[in-house]
Amino acid sequence: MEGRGPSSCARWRRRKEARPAEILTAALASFAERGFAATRLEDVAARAGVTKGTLYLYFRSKEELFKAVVRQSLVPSIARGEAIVAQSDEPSIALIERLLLEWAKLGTTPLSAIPKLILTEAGNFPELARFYHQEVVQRSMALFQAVLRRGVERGEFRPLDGELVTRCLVAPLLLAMLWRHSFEAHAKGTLDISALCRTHIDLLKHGLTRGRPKNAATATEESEVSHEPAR
Amino acid sequence: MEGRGPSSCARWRRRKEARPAEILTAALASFAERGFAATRLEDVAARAGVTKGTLYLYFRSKEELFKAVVRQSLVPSIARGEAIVAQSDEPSIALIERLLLEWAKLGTTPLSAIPKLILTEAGNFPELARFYHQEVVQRSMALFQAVLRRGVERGEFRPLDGELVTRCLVAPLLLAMLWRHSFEAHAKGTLDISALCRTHIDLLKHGLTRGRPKNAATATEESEVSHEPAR
Amino acid sequence: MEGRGPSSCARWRRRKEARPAEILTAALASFAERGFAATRLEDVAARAGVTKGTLYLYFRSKEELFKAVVRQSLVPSIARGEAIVAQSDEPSIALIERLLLEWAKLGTTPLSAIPKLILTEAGNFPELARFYHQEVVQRSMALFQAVLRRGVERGEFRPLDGELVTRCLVAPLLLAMLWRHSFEAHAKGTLDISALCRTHIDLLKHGLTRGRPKNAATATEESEVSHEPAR
Amino acid sequence: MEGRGPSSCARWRRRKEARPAEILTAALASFAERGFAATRLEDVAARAGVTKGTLYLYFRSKEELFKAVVRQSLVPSIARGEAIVAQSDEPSIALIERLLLEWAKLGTTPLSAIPKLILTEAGNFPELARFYHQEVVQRSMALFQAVLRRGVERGEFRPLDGELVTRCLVAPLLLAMLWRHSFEAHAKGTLDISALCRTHIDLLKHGLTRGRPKNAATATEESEVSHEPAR
DNA sequence: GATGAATGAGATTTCATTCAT
DNA sequence: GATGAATGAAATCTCATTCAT
Repeated sequence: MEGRGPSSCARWRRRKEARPAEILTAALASFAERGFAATRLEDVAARAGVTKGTLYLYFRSKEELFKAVVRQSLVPSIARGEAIVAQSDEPSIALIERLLLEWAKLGTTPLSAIPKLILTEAGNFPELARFYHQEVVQRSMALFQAVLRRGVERGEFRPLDGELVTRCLVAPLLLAMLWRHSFEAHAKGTLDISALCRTHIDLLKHGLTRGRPKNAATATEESEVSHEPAR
Repeated sequence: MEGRGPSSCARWRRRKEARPAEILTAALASFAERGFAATRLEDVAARAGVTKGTLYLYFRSKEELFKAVVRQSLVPSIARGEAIVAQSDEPSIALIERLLLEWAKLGTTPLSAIPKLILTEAGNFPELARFYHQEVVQRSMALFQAVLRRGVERGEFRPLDGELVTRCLVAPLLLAMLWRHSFEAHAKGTLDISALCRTHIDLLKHGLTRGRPKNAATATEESEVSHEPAR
Repeated sequence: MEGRGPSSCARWRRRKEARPAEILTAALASFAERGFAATRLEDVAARAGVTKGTLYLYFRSKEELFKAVVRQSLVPSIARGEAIVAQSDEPSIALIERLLLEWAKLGTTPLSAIPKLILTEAGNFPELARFYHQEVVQRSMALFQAVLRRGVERGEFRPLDGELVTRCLVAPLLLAMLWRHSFEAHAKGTLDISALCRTHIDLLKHGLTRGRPKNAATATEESEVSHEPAR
Repeated sequence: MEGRGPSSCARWRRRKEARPAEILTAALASFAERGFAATRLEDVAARAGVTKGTLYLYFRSKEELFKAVVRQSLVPSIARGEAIVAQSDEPSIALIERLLLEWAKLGTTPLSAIPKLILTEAGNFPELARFYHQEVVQRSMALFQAVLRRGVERGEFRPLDGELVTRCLVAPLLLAMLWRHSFEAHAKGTLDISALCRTHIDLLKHGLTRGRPKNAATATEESEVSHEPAR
């Protein structure tokens, strides 16, 4: 039923293999803009340059399409984060900084739309919510908690509640992603996620680091952030 | 809202006057659960103890109902925050703490669903998004920025970028609200918003406050947070 | 949620109660004409004097509608047949005659379309086929077999294979029903089911062959059938 | 069907010539199972071991395929029946018996599905119904009527209404075919069409009732049927 | 004021049909 | 001759909205 004929002519094949990804990209964009229910498959199809019917060659239903969009989205990023942590030997605050900056890069890609999507549809897709909670939320939280624990053990950080501090760690970036896909259109400028990230890290440094006895002398080497325009 | 009809026996009139609020409450709950598009007016009606037709006596359309839900929701809270700031004479960090704690209280009320709603539907209701951005987002950000500026001027805080720091200030609480209405069902325990709030403030204190020469003696009196289970 | 208001005004109520039956009648006619798959709900609706949407107030899906049509159709007739047999004390051949004639009456009602429907759709609705086989086919076959057995026991009939003879008993009438809803339109005249029934009974009584030495005396009293145009 | 292409190595050509028949076989099976509308060409194609597109090399449309299935199906059988009658010189009842038994053989072939199909789709394919009515139904009914007339003329049969009796003659077998393709799956055993056929013929010969004055002498030579286990 | 039966526009989904390869 | 990716018309089904009562 396959492979028999000359059906493997290069162009068609390439097309067929590219289609799912094209559709997923289009779907992510549409879902991000309007949410699951308000997205019409006709729009997704148009955006992907095909017709409605074609979608059903690759995905059994709107719901399946949605799940596919979410499933294959952020998991790889999490894995990359885990790899970074596993290899790193730098100071814990630097590691956190790297993780956040790495993550901030996603903030300008289409993937940044996923959190908003999940947030919205968790109620309508409990199964998907569970999947995402397990494979993305918990794993990424575990990642940060591991670093925090390491920092405490090494004496870099004060004793702290890993879970709550993790939430404080990720909140600004996460919120920035949500912002980009909701209010940014109505705000004046563009949110500079990277700047936000640096500001956040600066706040963290002076809060997290044991750095109690910062005497004036050593202070300068740490305040590298833009906060202090004039010094 | 209307004249002395012959049907105005007290109880009935009370009912009649309560209706809009009852409907708005039901609508908020439904919209929060499923989002705008996925919410069926039949469900809203059932939750409010009326029938679909009745909704149209009070709201011209589903869209109008949604807008009403959002409009009358958080604006009063903002005003209260502004009043607090206007009257306050306490240290800036304490003022921020009060604002956040005050806000945290909303986290357990139905109002906590609004941010998620707005976030989600901003794309479908640009007009509403603009309204909310102006009346809630900007005003509340201005509030925090004012306090920050005051803190800097008074020498309590280091120089800082008001907007970015504000985003860091509000992020954990905001995220907690979103969490409550999305993942909480799939997570093990319940997120203790008030504990989160205190953790966050503790982080802020040691990051924001000039507190450079915290000598060991004074340090202890400030770390009141639960982070340090055994001391 | 009900019974509270003045909703029980007579006209509406009557309408609401009549609707399901009206729809079922329309549906039976449509399904009989075109079969299940080829029937469009829009046609059923039009025939019932309502719109598509209304159908869904009473039946959850096309499939459910179909099942309802079949379920409430012939079971009562079977029960009536069973009652006739239970009460009867007449000669067995007369009883069979009564059953067949009674049944022949259905041949001119809309119910006569059911066998064709079931026959056709048994493959697509196994569950329904099972229901019908049990509640209609088996019960009616059991009915005839009981009469046959009685006839044999009383010495009225020759020994015979109940099941096979039953099939021969019911075949002409059943086929006539199928005919009415398939070829009658393309044939010249109309099939006179009642005449067919009488012919069939006559065959049962005497067989096809020139009633061997049935002596003239007894022969006359029995050959009441139209076969013999010239007498 | 076509010239000496360069591709005409024997096997391929045989394949090519076999295709239409293979497709018709597959189509008959599918149509019989699900009916015309519910049959998907994809299934027909799969069953025939080709792809959807290939069907269109041989048949212009689904409808044409359906018509082809029906047209080439039973007409030859009718012709064979006509030949049998033309040649026969046996007693009329024996001739009828032969015709029925001959026909009963079809009951176990795929052709047995045709009557069900035609029955179902007569409404949707009036033209086809007319064709079938003319070429199959009328011709086969004429066949039986001719034999009946012959029997009456020869004094073998009583006077009778040819059309109605013909319907009684064919009903059990026809119904058995319909049964096979509808309820057989849901019934316990398998219907023995040949046994049914013999029972039916026995009924025709003697009727149901205890052969009134068939005197013992002549009776024995006729009752050859299995009904009477012990005599 | 409240009801709830009815509507019909619009969405998802299916599948016969086409056509470049 | 055969393929199978793509199409798009048509069907089912949903639900915001209306309106007679």
